[in-house]
Amino acid sequence: MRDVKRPYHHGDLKPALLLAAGEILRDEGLPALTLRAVARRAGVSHMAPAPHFGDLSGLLSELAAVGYRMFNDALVRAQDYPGARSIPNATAHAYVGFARAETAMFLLMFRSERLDFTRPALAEAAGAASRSLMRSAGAAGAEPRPAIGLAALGRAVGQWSVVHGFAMLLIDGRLEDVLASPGCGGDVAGLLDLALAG
Amino acid sequence: MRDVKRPYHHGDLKPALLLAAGEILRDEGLPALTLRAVARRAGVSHMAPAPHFGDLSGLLSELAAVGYRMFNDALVRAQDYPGARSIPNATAHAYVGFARAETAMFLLMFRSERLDFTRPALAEAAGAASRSLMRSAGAAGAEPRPAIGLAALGRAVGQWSVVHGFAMLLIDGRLEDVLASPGCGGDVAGLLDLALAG
DNA sequence: CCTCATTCTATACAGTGTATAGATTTCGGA
DNA sequence: TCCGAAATCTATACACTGTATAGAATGAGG
Repeated sequence: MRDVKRPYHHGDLKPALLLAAGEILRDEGLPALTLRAVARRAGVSHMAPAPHFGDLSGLLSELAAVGYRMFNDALVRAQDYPGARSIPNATAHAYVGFARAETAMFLLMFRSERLDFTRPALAEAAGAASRSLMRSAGAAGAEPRPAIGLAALGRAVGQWSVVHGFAMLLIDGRLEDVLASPGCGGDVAGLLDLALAG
Repeated sequence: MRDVKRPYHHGDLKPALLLAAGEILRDEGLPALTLRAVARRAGVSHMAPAPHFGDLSGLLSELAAVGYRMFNDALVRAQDYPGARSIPNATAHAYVGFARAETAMFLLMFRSERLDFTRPALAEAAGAASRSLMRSAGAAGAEPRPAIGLAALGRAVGQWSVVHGFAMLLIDGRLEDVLASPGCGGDVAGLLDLALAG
């Protein structure tokens, strides 16, 4: 922990930058997540991230990979929870819960125009989350094996679609009128159950 | 059609700017839709849009309002089409069809961070589309009247969620693995039917 | 005809991503 | 141990963005 005079080389800059980026994302939102802001927060020059991440897409993609790992953890934790009513229902609530708790990260993961899914870290993390989702809907293999059955595949895509759409509409405030209606009383989880049942 | 020397005052600049913005959006995508690019395309100085739209949010919001009107037209046209199997199914296909045909506009309408839904034009156009969707799911009133019935409301939200999520996942290329699987054969409409049935 | 609000231009400024050159440090091989 | 090469970080520069401001040109009303 040298403090008095920081050395020319940071020594641990890559994780430090990811940490700073995560803080900015959480505190100030996705639009504030700029390369220069991250470098500023980490206390380095604004071109210091380049050797580690390349360009902005690189930094955002690696941060999104971190998010996908957290996301996947939340999904499998919900699926393994013994008291869950049903696997798909528990997964759905975990999905929407993550979107509500980590909104900015969720937006980075699913709405950022500048993610590079060819990056191995991001491709693998996003693939793992996708597989967890498919598994929750009963499409056991997750990988598009030759013989999954079209019905199971449709069920999986339908499950993913309804949960993803619900999360997006919720984040964008487009369900506020519905949530404010009497009989609903702002109960997001209840509305999600209704939507899943419908 | 004066051509030789354009007058100092354009005379019809506001619709001309909206037209130019729509062309840029369609040809170059949402990230290219900047205030300066629109002004350039319309052949005016980059501050000329200010008196008509205020700032960037104003221009984007009014263009999004145009998009929501087109979107609503497509929805009601699908609902009124006599040969439709079922109203919700027809609406769903129109929804996804619009997202595929007008992808950039769809992203502006549902994914832009800089829309101002307090603008009357945008609020009204988006509200009309929302009402059409609710109507298609059988929640007749559309407005959150006191007594719609929670089941119908859940059905409407579920329908909207699944279709919106499907469109978003499709646009983001996250269904490509599934679409490439044998038995699916890249048939988007078929996959949507499967997802709706699931 | 005069005044005044509106429309449009010109300029300026802070912010962004990124390319490039150069300084500093680390590291591997002789 | 020492030296050259590679990696890391800084400094500078450039094009681009949105937006604030001042001023010129035009149109409308009295």
